[in-house]
Amino acid sequence: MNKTFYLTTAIDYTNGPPHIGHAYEKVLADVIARYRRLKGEKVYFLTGVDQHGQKVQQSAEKAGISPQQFVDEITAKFKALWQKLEVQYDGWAATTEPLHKHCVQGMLQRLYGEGQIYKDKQEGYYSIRQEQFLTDKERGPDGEFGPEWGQVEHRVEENYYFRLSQHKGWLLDYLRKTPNCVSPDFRQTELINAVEKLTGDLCISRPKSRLSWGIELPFDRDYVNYVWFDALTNYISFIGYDPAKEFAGQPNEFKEKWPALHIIGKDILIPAHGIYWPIMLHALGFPDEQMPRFLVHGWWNVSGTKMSKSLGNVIDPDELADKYGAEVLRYYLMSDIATGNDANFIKGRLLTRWNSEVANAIGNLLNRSLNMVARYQLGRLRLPQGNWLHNPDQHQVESYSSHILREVGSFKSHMSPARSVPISVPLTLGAYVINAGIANVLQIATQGNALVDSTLPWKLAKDDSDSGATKLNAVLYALSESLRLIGLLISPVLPHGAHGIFDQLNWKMELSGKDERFSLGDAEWGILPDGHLVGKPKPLFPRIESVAAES
RNA sequence: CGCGGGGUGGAGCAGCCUGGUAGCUCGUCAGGCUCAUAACCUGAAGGCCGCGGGUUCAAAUCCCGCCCCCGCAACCA
Repeated sequence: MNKTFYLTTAIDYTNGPPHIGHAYEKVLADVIARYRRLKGEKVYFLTGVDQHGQKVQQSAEKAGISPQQFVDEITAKFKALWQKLEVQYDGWAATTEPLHKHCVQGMLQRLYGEGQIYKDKQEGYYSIRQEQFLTDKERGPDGEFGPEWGQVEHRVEENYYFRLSQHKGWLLDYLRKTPNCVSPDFRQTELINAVEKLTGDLCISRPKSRLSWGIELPFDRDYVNYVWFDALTNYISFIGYDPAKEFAGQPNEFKEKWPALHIIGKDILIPAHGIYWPIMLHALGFPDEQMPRFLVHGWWNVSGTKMSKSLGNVIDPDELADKYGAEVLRYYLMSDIATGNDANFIKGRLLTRWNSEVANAIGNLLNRSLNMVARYQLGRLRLPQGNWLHNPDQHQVESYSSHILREVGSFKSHMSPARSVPISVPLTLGAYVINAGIANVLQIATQGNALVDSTLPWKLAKDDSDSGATKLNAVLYALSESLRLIGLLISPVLPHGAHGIFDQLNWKMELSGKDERFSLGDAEWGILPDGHLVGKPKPLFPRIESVAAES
């Protein structure tokens, strides 16, 4: 069976419009997905929305519309943004889909039948405002529940519970023997610490009197499922998981994709993805080597503090994309953060990085190079004769092309799982340091620009001798090849821009606009043929001259 | 003794796991070039890599201690 690289993002809660954090995660996943496609792998990228729950129900009531109508409207905003940001997903997981509901119910029914889910009575203090039972942890220093909980009443309620604690030992063993399960490493440490402290089972239901906007428990119609079995299950329900069958008997559609690489934010690793999800899968009979992996990303802060609605410092990606362009935003989100760490969102840097790196370094190199090819060689490239650029005595200590190819190699190692992974680990997971990969691409542009300065093509063009022409050919060819490689390597981040570079190079025009145009197999030196006619230069990445470059 | 992250030239960050010339983008200063998107190239200034110990021939990197900042309730990735 031809294995597919399967990756997912968290599904976003449709209680409000998307912000920069949502956008970051989706673009990150999209860039990884595009890179894998570039490598020629089959890829299945699933993203979507989490549409059920208390808050949606309340917001819909407040708006005076049905929950379905409410989530449909918010969902449309998410989809429109992903389209705008060129997030190219293969599957869309919306949790109100019948297919998903059936899968969730099938899982619940099965686990209930196997005794993994049981009914129990809960008695205690309950916050009406927060819709949850309170424990002694929530009590203030005075022993009372603070005003943030609103009205608190004593209540007795029956609910269904999933036997989480029964699998604690297994999860600990599994995590300890499987390093690289969670990236970055310190997140795995954090997860193991959390599992060690795990106590109690997981409440998975709400009586319908409290919450109606959810998936009914198949074995008790008076209850709906509460969040976990609904939201997490999307990762398998939307790729064809059949809860009635054992793992080994799953349909091919499912088996060719699973296990997944889950790309999630640092806030939802513990407990949801790191604890509940593996235990759910384990309880369903998923073998250890079929457990998913996690790439945990950090958060964008705003001027050093957490972004929050209450502080009113939420960054709107839709607005930024409209104002500066989708690829400007993509470039910033990928280049100004180290995967796994937090970063500061600074609008001025978004503009500065784009201008200096994309417009000045890459765009200008394209423009000046093609202009020289047009001016000095009527737009036609000549395969270099001799080895002028490769001759250490005449020019550089090492040949230009090997410098460039070294950057290409470095790029690949940054974009792919790079760190040493034990053989026992079935699915390799690396660092995905996109920012470092981008820096490699930029290095190619920098070296191209430096080559122009050190070889002075405008002087070579005035040199009538054979050696002058030979040198000029070599330089212009080297620049064109550099640009072809830049276009290729930057295509996961700037798909549209990459097409622009190829278009101007007049390269693979029959594939213009199509993904197949880019293949990592072409990341070699000397692919452009002798006599190749390049296109006319036209500024491709204009600088953003903005007076509004503040904040 | 709660868990975890961070403290690197003016700003924002890499590097740390796998010790060995302190790197990137911006900013500043001085040159150069004119093919180019007032873009490009070269050079310079500016760092006790939070503090104190230790290991080592060698520590930003490993170990110990300390100080400071930020997350771990909610909106929320």
